[in-house]
Amino acid sequence: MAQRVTLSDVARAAGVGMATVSRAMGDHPDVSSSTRERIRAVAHELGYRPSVAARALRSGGFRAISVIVPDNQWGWWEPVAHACVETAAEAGYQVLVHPVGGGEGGLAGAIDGLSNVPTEGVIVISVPDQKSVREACDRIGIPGVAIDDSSADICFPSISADNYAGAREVIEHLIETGRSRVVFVRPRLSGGAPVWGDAFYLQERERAYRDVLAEAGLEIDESLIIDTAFDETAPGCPELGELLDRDVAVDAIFCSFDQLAATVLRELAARGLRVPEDIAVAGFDDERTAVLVTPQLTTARQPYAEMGRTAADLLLQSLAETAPPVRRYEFPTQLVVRASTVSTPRLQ
Amino acid sequence: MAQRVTLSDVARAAGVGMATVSRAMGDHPDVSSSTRERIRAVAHELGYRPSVAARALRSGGFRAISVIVPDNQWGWWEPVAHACVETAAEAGYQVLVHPVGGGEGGLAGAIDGLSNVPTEGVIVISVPDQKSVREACDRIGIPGVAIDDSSADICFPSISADNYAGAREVIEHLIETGRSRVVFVRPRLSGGAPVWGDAFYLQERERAYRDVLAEAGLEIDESLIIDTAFDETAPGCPELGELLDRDVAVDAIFCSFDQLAATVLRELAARGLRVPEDIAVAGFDDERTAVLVTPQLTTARQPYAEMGRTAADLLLQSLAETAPPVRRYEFPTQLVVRASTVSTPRLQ
DNA sequence: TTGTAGGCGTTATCAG
DNA sequence: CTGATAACGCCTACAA
Repeated sequence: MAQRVTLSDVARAAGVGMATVSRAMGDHPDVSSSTRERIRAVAHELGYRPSVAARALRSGGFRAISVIVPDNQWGWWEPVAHACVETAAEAGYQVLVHPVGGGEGGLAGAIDGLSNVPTEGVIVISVPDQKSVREACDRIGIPGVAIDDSSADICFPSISADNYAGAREVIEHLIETGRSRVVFVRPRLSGGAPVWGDAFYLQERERAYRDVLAEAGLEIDESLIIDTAFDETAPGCPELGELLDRDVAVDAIFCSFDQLAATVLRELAARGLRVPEDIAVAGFDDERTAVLVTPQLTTARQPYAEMGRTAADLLLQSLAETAPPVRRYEFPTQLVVRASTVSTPRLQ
Repeated sequence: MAQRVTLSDVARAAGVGMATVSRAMGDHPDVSSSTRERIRAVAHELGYRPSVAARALRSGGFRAISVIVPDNQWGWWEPVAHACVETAAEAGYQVLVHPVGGGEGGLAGAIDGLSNVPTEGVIVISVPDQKSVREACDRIGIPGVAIDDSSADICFPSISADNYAGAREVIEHLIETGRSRVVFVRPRLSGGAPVWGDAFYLQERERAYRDVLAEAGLEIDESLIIDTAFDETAPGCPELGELLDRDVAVDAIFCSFDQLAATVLRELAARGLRVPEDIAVAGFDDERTAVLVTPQLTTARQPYAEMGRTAADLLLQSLAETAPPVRRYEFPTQLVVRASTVSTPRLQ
């Protein structure tokens, strides 16, 4: 670019002082509308554009917050980010979204990188280890909020769905529609990521599974709890296959999250088992998978938009010097009944 | 927060001048390592953190670029954004991702909003109208690059897949595997969005359809070109249903993009038609839909990562004052053969 | 090797 | 209503 056009350039050209130009450009009351118009015309003519940096330096802040999203998973977080953007915009804040993969220092490394970014706070989504992220935030001195149901121990105000209640609803639905021998499918820890297997949401959903079955007077058969690779593109689910080979009485499958259902359904189809006539299948999240698979999936819908809105609200609150308490903020899910559990979906 | 700790605070506390502190914090050669260590210790002690704003003001730039992504569609653009992040990082740039919906001024409005954001350039993805976006970029004075195969007329260096060649490959594959009566499914323009129907990529894919059929000596039957609502959650595809009711000879369906295949496959399943035995189905994009539907979809894979990398490269080039020419940069797609067209997928 | 001083472009505070 | 002037926090000649 040529040369930056500054306030004083405009001032000189318009034959007024810098202060007047500044007032004219911002909508200050203390300028006569005639001079304001004249100055604006000159500014436009010269192609004047205010310097974000100078303004931020002077007024101490960029009015921007960051959202760090996992870039290794499908975009379930998009509605979350969208809600953050909306909410922040209402408060005059910009939102910067940073997709961060597993590599190079992970989340904590990414946060350290934020020290070079004009941002005043951060919302982290899906955190494997809140402690290190918390330390990174403290290091660069910005407040944080988490949208995260993976961490059992939390160091941030943490927003999540009510996994226990939501899973209860799904499993109760299975029982109510006459199922009694329910498989629970968990993701298998891949390689060196033991953290994942301890994910809080998995624990909660499993707890719901055990509780509901017990309350229904059903015995908990540990052989019905299986672990499978997390790869929605796989042609089938061998662990489920083995189970079905030796246990024909299975009449329902609860996948700990929707994405596991893709391979489960393929395995059932390959064996000529009809869903839901022979076996009902349900998931959790109401993620895109749920509507794309055949048949479409009964599941618990997470209120992503509301969760995003709350995250932004809490963070903005932190910036306004009233740090919200570090606790879990849980949101109820909604049971969505589709063709994978009942032949004629009845809505409730 | 209390009070900002500045360079001069550190200088005073360490009993040196500001310049020395500045040099010690950056890795300047002209400081004795002993003072450097001492100063760093003091700085750490005081919790000193450099001001992004002041630094940017002083050195004229934030070293950040923006990527504007559509937030009303599923995240097919994620690999694109990821590649942009990687590429930018290599050049020492941060990437800010801005999800933008259709509302409030649309893309052009979003770009205007960037004038308050510390960013030096912008990559726009999936642009309905390049002209207005171009004007917005000029207005706020930043260079842009588009990843976009919707606009027939371009005002940015525009990156896209080679839609014509890619679609040719898919349709040729259908012909080669013995199909001859091929339906072409297009999205119906919804409400007041005529721009969409003229999308360049649709024209190109349709042109390929017509050319390949003609070259194969097949007559083009206009009744085989149908428009359907674009809603992947719909239970079926009525337009296809009507066609099948009156034309039983159909033996293949080419969906102008993968997402249309979801309802198409449901329609076929509901009618008891087997895929691929009775009818083959193929799409375009190799988007997530392709692996989630049953059966999995033969399609043309767009090289999203490479496209993102190129976009970032071109933009960084613009920033380095060598504006790349405004033309279309096309990337070849790759035919991915799956179970929706051949019973035993043969890879090629 | 270290310190001093000036300026990056704004906005806010004063006088006029 | 308008104009001069002083910060905001950092970097970098230039001088010591």
